[in-house]
Amino acid sequence: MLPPLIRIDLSIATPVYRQIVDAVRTHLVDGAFAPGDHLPPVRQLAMDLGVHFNTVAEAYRILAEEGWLDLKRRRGALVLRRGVPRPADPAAAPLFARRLRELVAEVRAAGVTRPRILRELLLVAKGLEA
Amino acid sequence: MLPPLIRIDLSIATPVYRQIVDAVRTHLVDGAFAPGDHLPPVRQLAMDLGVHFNTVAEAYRILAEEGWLDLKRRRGALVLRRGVPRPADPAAAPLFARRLRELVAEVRAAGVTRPRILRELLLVAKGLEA
DNA sequence: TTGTATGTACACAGACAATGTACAATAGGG
DNA sequence: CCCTATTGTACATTGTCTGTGTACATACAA
Repeated sequence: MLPPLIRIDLSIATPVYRQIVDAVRTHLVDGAFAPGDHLPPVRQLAMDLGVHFNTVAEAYRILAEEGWLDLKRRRGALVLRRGVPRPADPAAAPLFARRLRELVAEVRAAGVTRPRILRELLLVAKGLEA
Repeated sequence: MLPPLIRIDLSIATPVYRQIVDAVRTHLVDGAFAPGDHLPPVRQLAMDLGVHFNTVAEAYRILAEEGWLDLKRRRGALVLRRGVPRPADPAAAPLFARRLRELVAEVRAAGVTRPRILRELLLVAKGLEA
C-alpha cells in the first residue's frame, strides 16, 4: 500500500482542518491532484483520517474559496484549473522569509542537524527550478 | 529606528503567544539574543506589541520550558546557554520536510514567484553552511 | 419517481486565547 | 533592616475557535 497522500497528526497544535488544507494544497500545487480529478467525498476522507466529516468539509470549503475546488452536492469535490495566482500581496514574500526562518529555527532547536535541514532546503529548491 | 526584532500580526490565525515564541526563538537560535542577555520585562514587551502582559508571560514560559530562558521575579528573563539540542525526535526531520513543502506550496499559491522563493531558500541554506 | 450519495447548515460542548485582577518574590534605596 | 517598586505568577473570566451531532437540501441513477 502506498503511503496515504494526506496524513494528520492529532498531537500537534495546528487544527485538523488546517492540516488537511495544507496537505491537499501541497498536492494541488505540485500536481498530484490535477484539474479534472475528484477528491474523495468528505465522509470517506474523514473515515480515512479518523475525524468527523464536517471537519473535512470545512477544509474543502476553504480550498474552494481559494479557487482550487468546485463543490457540488452529489458530485464531490472537483479540482479546477486554477487561474494564475492572484497578484501576490506585497507582504507575502517578506512574510515567507520570516516564516521560513522561524521554521528552520524551530527544527534546529528540536535537534535536527544542519546537514539534514540543508538537504531538505536544497531538495525543495531543486524542485522549484524545474 | 531599527525595525523591531519582534513583530506580531493580529490578522493571521497563529495565536499571538505562539508568534512571540517563534520570533524570539528565531533570534535565540541565530544569536541575536545571546546567553547572559535579558529579554524585556513582560509588561514592556507587551506594551510594544500592543497585547496583554500575560500573553507575553505565556510565551516566556514556553521558551523557559524549552530551556532557553531562566525566569525569576524581579530579575526578568535571562537568556541561558542552552545545552546541546536534545536528541531529535526521529519524526522531526520528516515533519520538517513536509512542513517546508506545505509552506512553499502556500506561498506559491499566494502568488509569490518561484525565483523569489528560491532566493529565500538559498539565503537560508547559505546561512546554515556558515 | 424514489432512493441514496453527496455537500450544507447550524446548534452545541469543550478547548483555547487573551485579558483582568490580585498576589508573591526580590533587588535596591533609605 | 525595612520598605517600595518592579518584576513574574496564579487563576478566574470572557469570547472565539474547533470538532462533533444531527437534520436537511440536492442531484444522479435505477
